[in-house]
Amino acid sequence: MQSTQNINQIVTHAEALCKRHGARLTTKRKLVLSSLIQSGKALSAYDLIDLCKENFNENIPAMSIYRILEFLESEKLVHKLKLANKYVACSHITCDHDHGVPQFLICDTCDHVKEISINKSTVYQLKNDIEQAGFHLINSQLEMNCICNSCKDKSA
Amino acid sequence: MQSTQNINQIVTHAEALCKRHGARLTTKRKLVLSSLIQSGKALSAYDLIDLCKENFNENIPAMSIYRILEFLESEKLVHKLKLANKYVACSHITCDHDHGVPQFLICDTCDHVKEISINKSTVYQLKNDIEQAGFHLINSQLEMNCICNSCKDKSA
DNA sequence: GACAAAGTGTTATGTTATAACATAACACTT
DNA sequence: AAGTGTTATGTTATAACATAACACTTTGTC
Repeated sequence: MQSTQNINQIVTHAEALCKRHGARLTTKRKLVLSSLIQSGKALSAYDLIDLCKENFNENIPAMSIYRILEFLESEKLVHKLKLANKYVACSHITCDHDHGVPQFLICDTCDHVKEISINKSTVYQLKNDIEQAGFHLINSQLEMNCICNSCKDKSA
Repeated sequence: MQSTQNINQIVTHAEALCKRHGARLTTKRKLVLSSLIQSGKALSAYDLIDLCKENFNENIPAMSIYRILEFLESEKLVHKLKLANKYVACSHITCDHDHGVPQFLICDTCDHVKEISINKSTVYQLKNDIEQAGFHLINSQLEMNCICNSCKDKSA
């Protein structure tokens, strides 16, 4: 969860990043991005429809949500988690430097997502094993099903 | 691709494995497993409906396919690839020893799947990083989007 | 045969995602 | 201000993946 003020700051920053590429962070796109940041977790496209309605009283059709998510992904503001069929705000929007390929830990219980960086040597080793098997890694974004400490404690 | 003879051998072996657990590899279950083995790649539940119709002229409804896949998974004869929403026959059905958690390389182009084993130390290191982030790995089955050499050569 | 358990059939519905086509909003030129 | 091209959004339909709920059938056991 983020304070409204923090969210606005992040969104403003995101808008500036878009402008650099000649891309526009329109009102609807901002609503989707804000909702995603505010939730602090991974949401499905349909969760976002509901949330935009709830937070801003805006009815955004599924098709638009998907297009907006696609845009936000292309601007690296959002990541798609294929394992969960959900979307999550990039946790580094306000850092100005370029980031490596992200790795995600997804809590199966509460959908919270942690974006981590894995040791480069580990990734290198992984790639090596894969080459030996006659394949090439297209996308070294790894997604892993986990349980977070907080959910683990609750269930104990 | 496998020869019919090989497939029959594997299926017979699978049947014996099931019997050990008091589980039954019924006719329909055999058809699904055979189709999956024969294809040599990852197939969706709906692909399997079509294939069972084509190969055996059997109409198996979607619901049954899902139940059968669930059964085959529980018997470790089939793995579910969450990244692709597809299913693949275990490549070690005829080995009698227990296998570690499998890792999968999925060719994005042709859906061929290679089941590999990753260095234990790499997995250990990965788990370590994850613990430090306050998460616990539930399932260390990693799935990675790749392109296989054969498809890579074709596109070059 | 009677019974319980396991397996399968059937129908309906839920969830995620994309295709295809129409319209609106904006930016740029003349 | 009018015209034009481009990008964004709206709308409808449908594809693709998955599960719920309930009925019926088969199989193994007594």
